[in-house]
Amino acid sequence: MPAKENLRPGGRSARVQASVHNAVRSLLKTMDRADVTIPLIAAEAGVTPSTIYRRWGELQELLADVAVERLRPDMLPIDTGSARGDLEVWTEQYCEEMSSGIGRDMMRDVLAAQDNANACKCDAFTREQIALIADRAHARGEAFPDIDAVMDGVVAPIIYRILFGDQPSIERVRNLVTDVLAATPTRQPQPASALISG
Amino acid sequence: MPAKENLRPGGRSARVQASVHNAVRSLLKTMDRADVTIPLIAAEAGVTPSTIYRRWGELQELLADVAVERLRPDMLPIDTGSARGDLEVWTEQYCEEMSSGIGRDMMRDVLAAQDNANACKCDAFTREQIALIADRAHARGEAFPDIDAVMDGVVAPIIYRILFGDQPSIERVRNLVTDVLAATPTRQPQPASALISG
DNA sequence: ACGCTAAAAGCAAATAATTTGCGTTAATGG
DNA sequence: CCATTAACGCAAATTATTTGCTTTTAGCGT
Repeated sequence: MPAKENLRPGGRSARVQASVHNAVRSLLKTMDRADVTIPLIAAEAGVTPSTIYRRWGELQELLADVAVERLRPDMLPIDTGSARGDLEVWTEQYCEEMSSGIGRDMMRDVLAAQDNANACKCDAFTREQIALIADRAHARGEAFPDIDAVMDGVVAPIIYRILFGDQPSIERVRNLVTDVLAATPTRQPQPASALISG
Repeated sequence: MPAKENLRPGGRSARVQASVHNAVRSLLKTMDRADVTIPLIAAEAGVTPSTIYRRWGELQELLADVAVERLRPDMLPIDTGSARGDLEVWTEQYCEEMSSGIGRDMMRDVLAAQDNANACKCDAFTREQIALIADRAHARGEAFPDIDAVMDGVVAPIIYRILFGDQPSIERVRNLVTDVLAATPTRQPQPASALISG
């Protein structure tokens, strides 16, 4: 039932895995995901279906496996010169990617799988990107919230809305960033006076 | 492909639906969800498999349909006498339910379905419960955050962690509640005059 | 480099799930 | 109460999945 990188990452196995992944990506471009079946993928990949069944168990696991690769960030967060700018730009891009049809589908695939290792990987990817922004901020001497604070304050609300309702507006996303940054510099309870003038 | 309450809610249809739902719940108690199949459910429910295929399309949709019913709140939020107490108690209970094995499975089922109507329903359930707490708070003259603020600040972080990593600790959950309540007074929703003129 | 061992792939037969056409039952509306 | 037709049941046809066995080949020791 497990997914992939367990044993024998050598030549043929790797080739088969790559071929199957490519087949999935290729098929998902052309057709509705409801019509993608394992025999179809096997034919496209030039392998026998039982290979896929034995390696991934179910279509869901294979889709999750492919999806997590596509969700892996392929570039560094853009450096805008300030922590606020970096986080704003990154957040907007992240939100756009995740709320697009493709992003939603991939997230569904990752969450639908029995094995939640892939979901954990996605979380790790996001944390890494934020950590990079945080490192840059600290190198500049700027304050920056804990990764967890950004996850709770920015990432979680965005993902929740995408999964359970509709797409978060760009305004709301900006507010999330503003709020989490506002809570940063003094990491202590805010005095009432500051709250009232807010 | 849609799920259920579309047409003909009359006698037999309702009976079949109830029977199938019961069969699913019953089977999920005894066996691993990976082993639950539509023919099995059909046998347990005393209906023919094609009925299930035509009505729900895939196992995933049926499971989502059953799951959303089980996620429907079955009681009012406990009244502790204060807004903070109400929200704390409700949040802890919610978190416990959702991070339990059953809660996770049901959430997965709801999110895995193609049709996201069920996911929206879950969101609506949660909002209703929070709205009840908010109403009580306002009736007592207490301030209470916007529903959206609670969703973003409390519910979303809990759900995100459950879905993408491990279970949030009770301490973190308490902090989430504390933070969202601390941020409240700025957005005081209703002056007393508004209530009177209603 | 060469051979050994076993993991991973292929093949094909057996089993199980899904789809589909058609006749039957029974809700709904007049 | 009758007409209409959505929803169900049944069974045959199709398609997907599992499984036993054989073949290929990666990983490892010599």
